[in-house]
Amino acid sequence: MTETAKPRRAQILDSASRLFSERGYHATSMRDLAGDLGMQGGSLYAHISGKEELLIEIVNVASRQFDEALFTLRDTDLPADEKLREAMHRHIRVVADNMDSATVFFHEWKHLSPEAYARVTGWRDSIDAFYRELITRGISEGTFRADLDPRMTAYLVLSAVNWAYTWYRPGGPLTPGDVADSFADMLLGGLRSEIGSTA
Amino acid sequence: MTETAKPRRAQILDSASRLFSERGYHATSMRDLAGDLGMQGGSLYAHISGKEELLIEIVNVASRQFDEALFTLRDTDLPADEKLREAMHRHIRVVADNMDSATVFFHEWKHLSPEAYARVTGWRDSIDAFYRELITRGISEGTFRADLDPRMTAYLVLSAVNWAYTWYRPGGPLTPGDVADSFADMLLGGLRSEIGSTA
DNA sequence: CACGCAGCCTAACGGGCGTTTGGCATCTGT
DNA sequence: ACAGATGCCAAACGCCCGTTAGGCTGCGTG
Repeated sequence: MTETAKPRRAQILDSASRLFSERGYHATSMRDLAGDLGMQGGSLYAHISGKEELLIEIVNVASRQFDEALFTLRDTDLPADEKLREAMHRHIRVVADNMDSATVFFHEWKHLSPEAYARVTGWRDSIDAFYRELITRGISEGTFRADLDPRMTAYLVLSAVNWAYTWYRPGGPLTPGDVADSFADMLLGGLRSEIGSTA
Repeated sequence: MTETAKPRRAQILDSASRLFSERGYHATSMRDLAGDLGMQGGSLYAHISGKEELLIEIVNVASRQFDEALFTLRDTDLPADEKLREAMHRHIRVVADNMDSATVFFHEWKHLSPEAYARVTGWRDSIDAFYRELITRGISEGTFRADLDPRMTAYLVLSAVNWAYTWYRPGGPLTPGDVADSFADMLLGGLRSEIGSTA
């Protein structure tokens, strides 16, 4: 009963993340998963209690990664634009460093049992609130335009950093930092050239 | 064998769109779908040939909507910033007017058979190319900043308009046009106030 | 050497899946 | 009134699902 973290369990979670992200949770059978690890379906149950435990754990780990990345930024004293840039850096890094579990997180959370489901929606809300507060503070600081709607602005920023899970490929020419800087530059400075600035 | 479009078939596709978007394709059984329409599982097969036909048709209809909305814009003579705004208007309207099938489109296309899968990735590429070309032209026109990377800019715009399927709620206070204008304003003009403009 | 215990196997369980079949009503046109 | 098509039901098909049970193997420790 000594539940010291065992490597085999971690292997199972890694395979599950990959398969769930590629095929989806319901389209991946326990036998598929076992086969990916070179074992028989039933053998998995020596290490885990069931299929949903895998999904819950993958989603929880992803949630925790986002939490740790963003909420240590909350009470730092950076100007709002720099803080936003840093938040995007961290956010995209979490996505990029955990492509599989991030994909599972974004796609499969609807299939969780009610308690785990509620935890995820709560997390989602708190991330929304983090960005909204950052933007609201930036407006009152005068760093951001006064006519911004914090909610819409937060949606725009979240779109940029979250959608990356659909197209980013680790090992390609772009580092997560490149992506974050590029997005932050465009968002903060706008797409238009200096000529003809009025909307 | 006269395959005039019958209303019952459309009802089945509507129900399937809703259920697939809420629960996912693999988590929705044919008996679930039939129950939603007040019939027995086997009765569906008088109207359709199988489950995958439903998915293919939902995805095809969604693809066609995006195609028609965007490619009629291709050869118009608007300045790049206005064209981008109009494209975002149309793109978000398609998402907002077809929340269910758009959700299925974004989530379940991986589960298609190889031919349908290839068609979707082809569509994806052509939408990417549409936005990249729009931006490239805007740069050479001088409307957009010269230091933009068209690929990254296209990703940013696509993030904004596509991610809307996760949070937009038809019938709420925001019309699709409100969302598109808000996003276009922020993207084109940037988030920063006039004070302190250099990055 | 004997022991115990991981770690995996094979086999099976009940149940739900997508799909097929055959039959029974109800309506339409002649 | 009759023929045929239409739309649905009830039942069954073979298959695969998640999960459980019991037994075999091989290693580390006394």
